[in-house]
Amino acid sequence: MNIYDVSKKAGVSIATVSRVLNGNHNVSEKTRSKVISAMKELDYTPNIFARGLGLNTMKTIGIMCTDSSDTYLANAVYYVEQKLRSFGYDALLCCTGNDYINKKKYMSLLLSKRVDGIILIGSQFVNNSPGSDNSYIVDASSEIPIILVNGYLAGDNIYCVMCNDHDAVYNAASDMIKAGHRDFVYLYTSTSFSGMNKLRGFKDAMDEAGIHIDKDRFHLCTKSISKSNDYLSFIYEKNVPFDAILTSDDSLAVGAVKFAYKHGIKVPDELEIVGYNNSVLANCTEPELSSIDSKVEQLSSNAVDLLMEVLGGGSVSNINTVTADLIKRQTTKF
Amino acid sequence: MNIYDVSKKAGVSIATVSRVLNGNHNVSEKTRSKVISAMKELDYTPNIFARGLGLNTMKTIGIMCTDSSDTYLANAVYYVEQKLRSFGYDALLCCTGNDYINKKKYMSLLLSKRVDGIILIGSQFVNNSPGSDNSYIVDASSEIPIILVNGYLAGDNIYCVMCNDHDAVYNAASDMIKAGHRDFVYLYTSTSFSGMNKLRGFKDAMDEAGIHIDKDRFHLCTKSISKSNDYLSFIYEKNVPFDAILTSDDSLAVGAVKFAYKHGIKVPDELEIVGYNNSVLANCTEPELSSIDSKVEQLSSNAVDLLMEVLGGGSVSNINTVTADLIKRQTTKF
DNA sequence: TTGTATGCGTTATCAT
DNA sequence: ATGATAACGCATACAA
Repeated sequence: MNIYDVSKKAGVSIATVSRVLNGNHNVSEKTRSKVISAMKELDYTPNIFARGLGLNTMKTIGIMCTDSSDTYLANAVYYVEQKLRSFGYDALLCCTGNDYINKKKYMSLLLSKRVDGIILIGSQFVNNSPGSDNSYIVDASSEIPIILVNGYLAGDNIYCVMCNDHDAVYNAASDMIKAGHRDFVYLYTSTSFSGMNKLRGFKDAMDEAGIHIDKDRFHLCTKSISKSNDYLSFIYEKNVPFDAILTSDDSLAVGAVKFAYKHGIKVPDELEIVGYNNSVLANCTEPELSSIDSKVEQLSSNAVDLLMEVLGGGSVSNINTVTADLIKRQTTKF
Repeated sequence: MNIYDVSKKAGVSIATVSRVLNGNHNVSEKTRSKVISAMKELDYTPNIFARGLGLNTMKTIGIMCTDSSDTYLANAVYYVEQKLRSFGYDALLCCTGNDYINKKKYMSLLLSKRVDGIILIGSQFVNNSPGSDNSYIVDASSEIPIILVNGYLAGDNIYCVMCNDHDAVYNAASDMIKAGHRDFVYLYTSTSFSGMNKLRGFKDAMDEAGIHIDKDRFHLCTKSISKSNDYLSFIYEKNVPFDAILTSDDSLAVGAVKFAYKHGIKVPDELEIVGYNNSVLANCTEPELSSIDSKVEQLSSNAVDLLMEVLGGGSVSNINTVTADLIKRQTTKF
């Protein structure tokens, strides 16, 4: 069942059928309807492979994320897919995990599938420590546009959509200082661009208030409720005093709530806690978590808008920033 | 950069290049290496569209789910993608939402993209009430194999992978009865096949113990922490006594924990709670949730195995069942 | 407005 | 073991 069958049935040439198929206006109403009814009768479906071969595109975008089962990433993937679809694009999903080798492998896989662009979701794809090798991204960008959601890498055909993580943490910390706190702990899960920005936001707020932070007080920690709980218990038993906790992820903040519960510490009266990402987890604890909303939906939406603009030949700024909000619930009282 | 360029450079015919490309054995070692180095020199990448056109397949599987940001579905999507990839298949992701119209639309979209098979993740795709219209699935199955994860629909080219939800709830409820409970509440979110099986499991356990359950005691509820909390508060204030809660989803169980906290009810001493899906949420509450593990990973893995078997021409049973486990944490003491 | 002819880059069949 | 050539099904430049 192909364009030839339809043309024969309708008594026209294949060119005309193709025109009808593509909504070309140079077709008389009469022949158009003839063709359409022929297509219906034959239950014709265009062969997308043949079209792809000619046009050299399948209107497909590659999505890479380290782990689509992660709450935050899952949301981003969802929003990106929805938005892509609204532009008529398909989403080819790749969960790469965190190995450099695999990231690289999946990148070239997507390239070999001739996707029209690639969206890298999450801050885990680029390594921003000096001298690091991000060539797999730069190389790919020479062929198709690359969008980084929550990552930063300079490059001609590389576009970054990110949240102002630094300011978000800085503002939350500053508010807590204003509320009278001096004894902070900051827990974070990643040294990615985004992760370091959050940490810097924390440190900047401390510096500005003249609060010294020794290294017990900021801790790189696996993204896990129990690891966070464990670490806090550890320094608590070492008699490090603290009455304010900021985290780079809600799971760590949940761990903090559980730590407080275990030790009979009253939240928020004796200890205030702020999470990050404003995920479902924030609604699960008692008291419920105050959390920084990093605006996944807007981030995702902007990422797709940007990509579409680029694919349409528009010229776009390489950096797009979204502003985070602190959602106050019950683990804070400022 | 195509097969002709390579053939010219290597001084052979395109047929030979194609043979090398596909690992055909009828090529001498000498010419093979000539061709390979030509490919390397030209940095040749095969055009997948052309191959797709000839072979009429792109080794791609469509994944449909109502909402990939849902914790449970996100996990399933993740495992399915990983497993598909291990077989060399790509995953085209479609988040359909819950409208019949959209499900139908996305189904034909995937068909028009000529995917090799479709995996429907979640119980929301087939309506099992008598006289319901599931023709969009049946129709699709006449073209390509359809796999239902957690759904049931009879059909020639339709394969169902599911969890024995009935027994899981039945067993948990029976254990609670044995532990001395008589006053149960069951909260559920869906009347899908899976949802009804869970409900029946609950009712069967009650029937068997001669416990009468009036309609206050099983309640269809939006999948939301607060709705669950609200409903429990409502019947509590109506003086419906209960000391055991079973739910079809962890979020509802979290709501139950919050309800208990609000009313000063001790869990598990005065109230035992069991969730479903054993998701991250189960680790967030205090006390932590006992929850039925519905084995998403195994379900997902089996789904892909089944599909691969079918695509390979094997003959497979249309139904594949996985056994759930109750993971006991702190909201139960039996 | 419509038709003809060609190219897109493979794989596969048939010779040799 | 290798080569020539025909599909595969569409889009489109050019002709009419």
